[in-house]
Amino acid sequence: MKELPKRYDPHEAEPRWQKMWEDEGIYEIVPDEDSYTIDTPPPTVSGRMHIGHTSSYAQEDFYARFWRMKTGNVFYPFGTDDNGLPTERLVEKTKKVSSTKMSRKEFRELCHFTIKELLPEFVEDWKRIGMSCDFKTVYSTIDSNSQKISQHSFIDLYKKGLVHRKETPVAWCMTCQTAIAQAEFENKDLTSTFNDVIFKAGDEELIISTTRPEFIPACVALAAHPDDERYTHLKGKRITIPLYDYKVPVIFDKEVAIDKGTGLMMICTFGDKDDVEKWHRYNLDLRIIFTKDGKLNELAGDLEGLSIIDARKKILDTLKEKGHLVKQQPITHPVNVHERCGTGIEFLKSTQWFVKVLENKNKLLAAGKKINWHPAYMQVRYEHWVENLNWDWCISRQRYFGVPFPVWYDKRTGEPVIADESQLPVDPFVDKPKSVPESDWKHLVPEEDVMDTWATSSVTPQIALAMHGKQDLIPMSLRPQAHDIIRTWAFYTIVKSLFSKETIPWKDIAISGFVTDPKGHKMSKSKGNVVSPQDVMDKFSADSIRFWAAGAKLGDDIPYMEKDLVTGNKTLTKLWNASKFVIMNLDDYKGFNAKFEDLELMDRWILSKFNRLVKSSTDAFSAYDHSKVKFDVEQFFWNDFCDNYLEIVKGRLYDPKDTIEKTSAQYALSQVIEGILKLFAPIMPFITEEIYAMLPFENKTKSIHISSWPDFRKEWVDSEAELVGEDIVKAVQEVRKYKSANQLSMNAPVSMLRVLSEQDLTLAENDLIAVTKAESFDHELGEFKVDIE
RNA sequence: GGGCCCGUAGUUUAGUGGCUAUAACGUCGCCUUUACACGGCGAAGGUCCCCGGUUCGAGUCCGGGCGGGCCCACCA
Repeated sequence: MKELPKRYDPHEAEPRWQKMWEDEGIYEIVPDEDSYTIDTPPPTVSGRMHIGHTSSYAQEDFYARFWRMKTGNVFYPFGTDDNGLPTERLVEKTKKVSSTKMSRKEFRELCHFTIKELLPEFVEDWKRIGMSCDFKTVYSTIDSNSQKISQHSFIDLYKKGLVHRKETPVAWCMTCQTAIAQAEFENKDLTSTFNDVIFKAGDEELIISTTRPEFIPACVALAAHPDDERYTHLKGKRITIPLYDYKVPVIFDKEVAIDKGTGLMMICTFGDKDDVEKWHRYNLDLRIIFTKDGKLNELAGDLEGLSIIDARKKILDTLKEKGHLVKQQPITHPVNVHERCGTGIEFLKSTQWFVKVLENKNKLLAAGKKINWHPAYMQVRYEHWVENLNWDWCISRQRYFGVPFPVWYDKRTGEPVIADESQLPVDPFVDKPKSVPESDWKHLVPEEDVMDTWATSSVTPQIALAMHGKQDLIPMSLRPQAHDIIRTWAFYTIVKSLFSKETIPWKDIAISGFVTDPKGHKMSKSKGNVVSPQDVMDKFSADSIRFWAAGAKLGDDIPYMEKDLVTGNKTLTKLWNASKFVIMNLDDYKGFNAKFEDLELMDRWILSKFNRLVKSSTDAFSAYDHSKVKFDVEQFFWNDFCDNYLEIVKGRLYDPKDTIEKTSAQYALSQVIEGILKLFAPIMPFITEEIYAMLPFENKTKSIHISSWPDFRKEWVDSEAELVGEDIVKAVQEVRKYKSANQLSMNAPVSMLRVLSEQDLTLAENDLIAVTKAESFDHELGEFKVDIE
């Protein structure tokens, strides 16, 4: 008999197969109209793969592999998102430089250099978990192709009047010193102090509670609720601002909460979003007290040049000194901070580029309905985000490492000059617009801002397809992503696709959940409950981590528990051993030429059950329900196939002669083992590949992953075999129970076995006798019952 | 405050109106049986969060609670 390795070593096998797939180009295709196309999320080089990545990328890879086997035509690109602030921050940190202290050119070059340096090792993690992307054609969101497409998209929207430049109050990060978009806000509970400050209306003293006393010089009005009788008499009066001694009006607005603080509030330009709205609505004065680096300016008087924090301390001291501060009490309140750096968001008036999303909410909502969301309820999140948008999408950033706007300004008029589409990509610092004659170049100044990173990652379908010149294949088939970036990546991609191509970007969107710790808490460095996927793969294997990831449904969070990885490893071992057993027993198998009906009953039983598994697994994968596939295939493999079928046919297989009964079993074994490997292949691509390579069959493909997915076979539907087979298995279980209760080994003979059954068990009586070691067997028709002696 | 999701053995979970409610891990007992002791067989373990309703029939559908998670809003 054939000797096979006793153990499977994933640490040896996995890199070997990964290399083979890449060397042989197993996953390389040029996409066409029939391709299943995937808009792969490009990870950000600014960090290593974390365990949340592992599960969600594993899950999307299940679908890539399933559809590849089903259709033979899957376009699964890979890219990295190297654009924008995350990379800038990484470079500043690792290279110990400051973007503001070097030239734009130098800093941009250092960013490019750093990415090149990090990329190869970074991508290794994605290869290691068995992503079946084409790693030979890889994009970066900052490469020249991406810049070209991103700029092209900008020009397209500009020409359609969907992007415009406007001076307006905009959310601003003092640390990153750039405008930011609504989607980049994050909530944080911060401790602060409520300060009761005296304002004066003539001789009357009014108390205002504020957490932001440094905004006093920016106060342009006081506001109260129109029904608040404490303040209605102030109508038409002008209030004196303490320390600064200028006067502001009182406005009455229903949005003011009567019970908050003293019911009287400052309107400042601009303390928050509400201030911006009220400033517009009541046409108030503008008193901007910040410069763009977060220092106070001359309007703040004594506070000029101080940071916000220092200014707050100083003004509180002065207020106290002059008797204007009557009370202080600590509070905790939610504050909007910039998600990239955690700095509190301020509002500044500045000129920025905006994409007009607000006036297109209805179209965006309609587009969301045309996409199939998995799970379906995730669509609601998208809808709520769109419905509640308050601002147009600000796409300009006062940063360095991003895709430049293809824009210059004419110094004489201030009007923008847009690049010609044929000259993209352009860097306005280096290039000149085609439309302007050389003699007028001296009048041009380049746009200094760069685009927001999302302005480019929102065209990943175009970027990925453009690598093959197939941009017309939008909508793509699938967008896989996590739920935290529905409001950014999913939303912005829909915006871009709808605005420039009048279509949805993809037909299906699969939203993965997060990985939590065993108690269901989010993993975070500060909690110290982070698990590194690299360590997990060292200890277990890529296949076992994928097997674990397959257990979570789309959209569901999944707790990381090491015991699940142990289970995964056990499944690998079981698959290895069962396959080894089957392959050994196929040693003398020369094929089976008879019809399905001529097979032994138990062989038809396992094939019929397998056939149903094929159907349910195909349906489940098609419906984006990978966890059902995992559950069902695992059950079938371990329970039906290993514990029952293999035990039952051992008697026939051990016959040294080539009997027809043995050949029948060998036929079933060969069909089922290959089928199980194929059904498991999307989830555990390495071990299934390893075993597939050992199968003693002809007509195998070079890789199981480009073999065909099993077909449902009508001729294998055999309800009689299934009914009889189930009773045979039940009878076997009764005998096992008897032996267990009597402390007998499973090999121990029983002298008498009598089974009552509605089915004709004589059809498989030899198998039943062999597996139970019954010395005599009796079968009668009747309600199921087993007697053993 | 608004919205979405989820409450099933000790734990993680299957279950989209119909047998005695899944399975894995854990616990306990047994079995060294020529694929596998990283195994096999078996046992114990459940008020399917609570209350009401619809139905011949509800873990499943509807209403109302309670509890947990997430998203959004709340920033004076």
